[in-house]
Amino acid sequence: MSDLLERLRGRGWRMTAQRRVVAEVLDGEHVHLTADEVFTRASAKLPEISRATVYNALGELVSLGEVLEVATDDRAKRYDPNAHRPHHHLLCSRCGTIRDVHPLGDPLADLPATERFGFTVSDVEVTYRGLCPDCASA
Amino acid sequence: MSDLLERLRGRGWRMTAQRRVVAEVLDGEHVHLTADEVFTRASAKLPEISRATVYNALGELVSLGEVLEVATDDRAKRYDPNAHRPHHHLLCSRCGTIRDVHPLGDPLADLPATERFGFTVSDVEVTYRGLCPDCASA
DNA sequence: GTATTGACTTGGACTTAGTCCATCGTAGGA
DNA sequence: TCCTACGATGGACTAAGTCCAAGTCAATAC
Repeated sequence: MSDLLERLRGRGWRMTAQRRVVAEVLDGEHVHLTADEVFTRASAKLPEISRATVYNALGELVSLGEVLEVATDDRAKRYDPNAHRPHHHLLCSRCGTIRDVHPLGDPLADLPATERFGFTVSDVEVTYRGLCPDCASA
Repeated sequence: MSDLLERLRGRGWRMTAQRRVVAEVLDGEHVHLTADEVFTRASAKLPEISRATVYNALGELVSLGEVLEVATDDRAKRYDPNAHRPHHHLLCSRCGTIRDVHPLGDPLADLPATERFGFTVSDVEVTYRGLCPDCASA
């Protein structure tokens, strides 16, 4: 049994069969799925599940901070289940593959007060872009 | 007359009335417009312009490297005309405002070879997230 | 164990952002 | 000025996501 399901139950998230399969799909994968891919995998485990329910569940997991929403250049957002460990992303500009990476240093510290324009800055998102080994050799 | 139009002409970009207004709209603005906003502003100058033409022109400006495409959490991509000076973005998570910022240091240097997984890394995109002064005080 | 109830799910219609394509128009070279 | 290949048009189409009214069910109370 996964940490994620435990945590969600502990936080009072009403557990249903649908929510369970969505959480399981994300928990089992270390890649970054689109909503549609989550739906496909969830359907395999629970054929009656509806697309709207998957979107609802993903939205809630994001609000709860258990899953991160990643906007790429593709049209579809991707969902990153690794929200509990801060990390950044390495994105292949050809095939769209995403990998988690852990750079040195804290980019938040690199933004001096004079460059904050009065914003209350709470978070940074860093995306490295390039070609993955497969696409670079092709 | 703008630098941008000169540069485009110099690069052999066939100039039409439509392409001119799209370039002018981007050149005149220091904010980051969506394709739809570009279309609205372009229509004000040239009412017959078509949506498809705006998308075509934006796509070409991006391929030419004259304009940057920025994926935010909103559904619509935004277009950043400030492509010639490297910079990052400061995004208000409530109202969606984007500002250009210039942090210290080079985030590319912060990604050690062991964290590159064989990728040929060519670019980094950094987005700071927080609340702008207006939204923070509201 | 059963009843209750408000939260969750459903699926289909709808919206938004963007793409495609056949046809027409025109910028720029000869 | 004429040609022609490249660009523009607009309407149909697709992809991704949202909304909603009606039905279902998990968790609490009894």
